[in-house]
Amino acid sequence: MRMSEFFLPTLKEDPSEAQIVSHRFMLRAGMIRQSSAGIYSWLPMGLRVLKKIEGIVRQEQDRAGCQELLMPTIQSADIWRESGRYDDYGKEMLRITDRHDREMLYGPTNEELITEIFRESVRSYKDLPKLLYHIQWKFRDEVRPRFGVMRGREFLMKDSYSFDLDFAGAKQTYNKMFVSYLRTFSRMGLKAIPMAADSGPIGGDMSHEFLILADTGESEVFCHRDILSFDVPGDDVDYRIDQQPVVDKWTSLYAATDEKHNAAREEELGEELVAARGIEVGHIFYFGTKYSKAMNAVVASPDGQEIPVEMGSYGVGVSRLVAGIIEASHDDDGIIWPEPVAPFGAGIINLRAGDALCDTTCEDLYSKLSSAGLDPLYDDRDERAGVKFANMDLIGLPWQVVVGPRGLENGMVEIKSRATGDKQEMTPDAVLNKLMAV
RNA sequence: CGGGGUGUAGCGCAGCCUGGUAGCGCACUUGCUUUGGGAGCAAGGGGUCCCCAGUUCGAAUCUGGGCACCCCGACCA
Repeated sequence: MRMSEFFLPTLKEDPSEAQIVSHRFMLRAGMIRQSSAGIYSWLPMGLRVLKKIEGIVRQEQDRAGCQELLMPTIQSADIWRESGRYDDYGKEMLRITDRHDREMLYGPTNEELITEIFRESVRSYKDLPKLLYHIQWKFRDEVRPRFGVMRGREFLMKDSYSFDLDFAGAKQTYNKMFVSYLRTFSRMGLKAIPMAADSGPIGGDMSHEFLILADTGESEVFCHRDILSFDVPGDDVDYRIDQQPVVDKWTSLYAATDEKHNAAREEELGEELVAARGIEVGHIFYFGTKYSKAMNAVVASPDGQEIPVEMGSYGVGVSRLVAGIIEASHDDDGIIWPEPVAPFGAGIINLRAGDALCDTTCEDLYSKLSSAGLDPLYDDRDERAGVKFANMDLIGLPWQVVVGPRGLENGMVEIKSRATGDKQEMTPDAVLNKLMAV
């Protein structure tokens, strides 16, 4: 992409409404614009990151044997009456009436809908287990939306739903999702810590929150130091094998949010205790037969009895992760994207647009990096050097290739790592080799 | 939902107390000069001063009522 053609409205000054760093940078880097309280448009730069995150989540769901489908944003109130949640959910649920005076709602979650889909189609234990997910926009009419997309009313969420015949199967599915979450967040360059959680309005008794560590996180977390260096299962993870040992390991040491922490246990840990700040980006629940009983989602067991299925649900805040990653990875100058979620693989800065040698060198780098699939962003604008440096630092691409007349006198360009700030002079060919190896 | 605050050019703000028809910085346009970390000079363009009533010869400014947004708290992915 050429920056001269890209729709990238960056801001030099901080918008007054943005309080936290991710919100400020998302506005300044031209990623989002607020539409109304807690509701945002995603501009091209922001959408690229959102799609990258979505892609990683999708890959790890698929790898764990979860199948993607897509449920609507608007649901009928009827199924929520069946589960009993229509009255329980309160004003957070956006209720809508259609032209025939039918009661509808903009879904805050999808347990009812997926249960309805399941019960219409599945009759036998032979069809279990099943693990389904979708990535869809949700709406919760928060009393007080804030912090940009971190705490918006409309948000993109991946939610999975599992159906098993018995508790043993449900537990194994839960473990599978637990491990896939460890992998998902780790692939985004995040340290995620699973913590025992309350099951909230969904109900149930087996539940973990996944919090990523960020200095500016919303809540305080306490954990044993060693959790931070635990290994995350690699690409060779085999989900056909019960992941219980991995779950056992990750839940063996103390970890708790400020709401649930236990001062006595922390005292015992002494030097081993880490107090940090975290942002919740995932939540997994086992809730058994709560919905299957209420909504009559039953299968025939091997002995011919109809039994309600064991269910769980597993959420990842996809749009929230965009902000969460920025909270975890930035400096005073702007965002520092981890490579797997970066909107572009590298930036090319032409310090003297219009200079023949600068132009041809940049064009050559641009076309070669493009065909290598690195998806570069080429700043070909007729702007001053300082503007280009500042903009590139703000939008946080992992690599910056700086091409200027001074270096080219010796046939050299400069490559800078956004994360470390390290700069190296090398030939354009050496830059290509280096970036293609990344 | 309790408490507080703010709505004036794309962004950040001043003007309001003490009424006289709107200004500053950045951004934008044009020209010249500049050119390796958010340039300089000059000339321009852009505003229903959130909305509706009221007071007044006259309202961004005063009064009343709405709406929107933000912050603290309670609540939450």
